[in-house]
Amino acid sequence: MNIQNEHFETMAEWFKALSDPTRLRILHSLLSGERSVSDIADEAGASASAVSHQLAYLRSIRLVKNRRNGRSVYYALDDEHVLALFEQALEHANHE
Amino acid sequence: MNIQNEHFETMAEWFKALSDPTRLRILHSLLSGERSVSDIADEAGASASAVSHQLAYLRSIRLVKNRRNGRSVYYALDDEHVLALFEQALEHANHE
DNA sequence: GTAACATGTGAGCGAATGATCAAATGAACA
DNA sequence: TGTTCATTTGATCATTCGCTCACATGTTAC
Repeated sequence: MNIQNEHFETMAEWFKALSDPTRLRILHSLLSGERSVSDIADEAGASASAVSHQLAYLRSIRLVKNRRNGRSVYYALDDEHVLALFEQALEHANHE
Repeated sequence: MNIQNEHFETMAEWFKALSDPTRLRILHSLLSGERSVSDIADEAGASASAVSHQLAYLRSIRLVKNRRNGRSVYYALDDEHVLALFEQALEHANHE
């Protein structure tokens, strides 16, 4: 497989991460800074378990990072590329 | 559902369209202009049937348009928003 | 210690996905 | 008309997805 095709695999992975409304809500809630799982769940309107699963996935592909503080675990965005794609899409959605 | 949440649904649909390597290859082959189904299939390295199915999907969400000319059907890009996202991701993939 | 709270994990379920195959349709040409 | 080429369509199949539920783990407070 040539370089270009590898790029398409990578790009597909980026876009897949952004292809679900719940994940978009999760990422949106992280736009303004790090948040605990329960805060994200509240803001995204999803169960803590569902959010935890999605965060594990987002972390596995390094879109977010986390740190524990006491009982809570705080998540934050960790990928400039995908963040840029997210913001551009948000921009487009707001102006269409 | 409020406006923002509708936006997330829309954005998820855009990103979903871009979340598969075959579809990315198809869209890439359309970057330089319209192409017939068989040309797209050759360029994307997928079967004509697989490509036809994907094109039907891309057309259903208005990312591409088509016109028939004789035996062939020519497809072309038809969505500036998604095109911009695709190109930005390609840019990022090339420079990462 | 134990109780309470926050998060993670794994099984399981129904739905969606992406491909293939065979058959149908459309158009050109002998 | 009948054949061939190009594309579409529908059925089917294995896989992936996103969620819930029950339970495990980690941390704090009593």
